[in-house]
Amino acid sequence: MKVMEMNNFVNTIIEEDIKNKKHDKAITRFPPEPNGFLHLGHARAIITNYFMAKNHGGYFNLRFDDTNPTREDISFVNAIKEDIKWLGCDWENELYASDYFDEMYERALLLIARGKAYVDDSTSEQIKVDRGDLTTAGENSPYRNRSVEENKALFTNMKAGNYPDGSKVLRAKIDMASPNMNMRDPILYRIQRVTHHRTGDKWCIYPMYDYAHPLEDAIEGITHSLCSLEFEDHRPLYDWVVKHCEMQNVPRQIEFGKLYIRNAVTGKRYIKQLVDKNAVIGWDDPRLITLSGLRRKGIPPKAIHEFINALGLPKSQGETDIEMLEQFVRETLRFDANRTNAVTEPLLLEIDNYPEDKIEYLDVENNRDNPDLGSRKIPFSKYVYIEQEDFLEHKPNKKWRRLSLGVEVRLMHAYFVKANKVIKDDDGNIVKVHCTYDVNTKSGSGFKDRKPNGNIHFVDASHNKEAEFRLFDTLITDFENEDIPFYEKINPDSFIVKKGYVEENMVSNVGESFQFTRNGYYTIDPDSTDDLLVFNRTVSLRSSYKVKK
RNA sequence: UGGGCUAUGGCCAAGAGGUUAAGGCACCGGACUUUGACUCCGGAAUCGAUGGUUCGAAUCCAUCUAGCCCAGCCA
Repeated sequence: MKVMEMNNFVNTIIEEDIKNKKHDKAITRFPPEPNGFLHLGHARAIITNYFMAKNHGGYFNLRFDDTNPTREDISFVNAIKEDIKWLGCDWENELYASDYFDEMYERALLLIARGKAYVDDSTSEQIKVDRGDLTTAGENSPYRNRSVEENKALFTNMKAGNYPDGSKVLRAKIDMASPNMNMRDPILYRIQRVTHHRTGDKWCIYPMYDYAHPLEDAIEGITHSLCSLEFEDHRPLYDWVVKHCEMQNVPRQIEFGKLYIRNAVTGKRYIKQLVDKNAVIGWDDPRLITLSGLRRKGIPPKAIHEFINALGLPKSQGETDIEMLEQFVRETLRFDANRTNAVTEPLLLEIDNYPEDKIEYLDVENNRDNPDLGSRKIPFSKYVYIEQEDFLEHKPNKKWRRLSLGVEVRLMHAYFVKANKVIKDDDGNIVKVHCTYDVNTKSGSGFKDRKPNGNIHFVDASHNKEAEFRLFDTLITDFENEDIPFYEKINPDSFIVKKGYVEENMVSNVGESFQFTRNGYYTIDPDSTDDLLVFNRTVSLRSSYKVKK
């Protein structure tokens, strides 16, 4: 990925730290828990961490925060790696919190030796009661004053598997009266007999996030540990752990606002519910803002970078409209994607004065804004398809720039055609339009004698490929109604399928993006077969066309 | 009601005492156009509120209001 300047408060902090010789470079990390797929919100963290390090002479680690084996899985590890690679943010080291379990254990012993941690036999219920609440100070556990020797013996036995799950915990000895709940003797280790996806059954005690995370950062020499706003209250504990575990490196935790998208399901656990309840077709459903969903929908990673950069890195917490991303998608694809014709709701045009057997192959540039993409030939004959919405029997007003009876338009790259007669079925639906064409108006001929009433596109009726078009919209529209679980409130219009035609030269190159002329950007879905190409609409073209009634 | 954080146009967001308060998205006009696309031109905020400090404040101080986060042996 190209280096992207990022001007934000984190950048300022890093530059000051370097100027003051506190560090000579920035080392950052992205620490996902492998319990789900990454989404657009994570993209901010990944891209920010990546460039903060890269722009300041350092590097960026990918570290899986796998301290809770009850809900983590290797399959998520692989998906996460694939998504980060796709984003183009290469990591220096692939690391795991579980790599440090031995050192974490040793540091816990040190804490005990210093009288800074103790083993508590209280039940979880009792611990909860003793912790007090937001306005009431907590009370010390009866086990708080055990001797160093006793704590050491107990903790060693915890590790050895001599106690049942949940029967004991190791706690930091800080301050049960602290107004910061996180400082009220937080739990450091719990007993859980769960097979870990990397360490197997080696451990039956696992460290808690608040204890593990600062140690992971310190061990790796992370200089700036970026996380989201809800961890601000944890920073005193983070610093406490680094200090009392006597770590050499002292990382600095900096918090920034999470990225929320308006009307989108954000948050791994909510997305996971949609997947688990089969409310969507998978983690890569194009209606989701998971990175794999966005990829399947055809969003280019470059657009995500531009989007994240344009958003900036705030300390406040807002909700962003997805339209902003879509604009960057259009900007990116405008130059990168080939343009081609597709008809999603076909209407047959018969050109009465065009010879029955004749076929012409017309020259068409693949992208008028990017000549490097070359050109191609498209077929044209007596029968062509146009979009139903490009024809109205009677021209409704002078703004109408499409086809109507008695009106002449240009079939782009071909000829002017004038509509003369409509054929309807028994229900009154228009099934065919008879036209005549003017041979003198061929595209590229320089014909200027009259102006057409607009330009519309077409696909030849006998030389084409059948295609399915999938159009997406907001997955859930009524977030308000809380009576129904959100995964049962799927917008029925969020996934619309249409059948039509694309140019005959289309091949099933999954993931390739196209602009369908006068329609939008589409990409080829993995569901495509040789017989039926499946296209996902990435984003529509902007349109200033307003239906006036 | 304890603690932490935030508050700039419809949305996101620059700005850190001193010209008419950047920019992006959206929106509204208009020009251009073999994509009603693209491009181009034009259009909106006195900065949560109040009171102070100052020659001068969105930027400093005070008070108030609103919103978000924290009482998992989750991360």
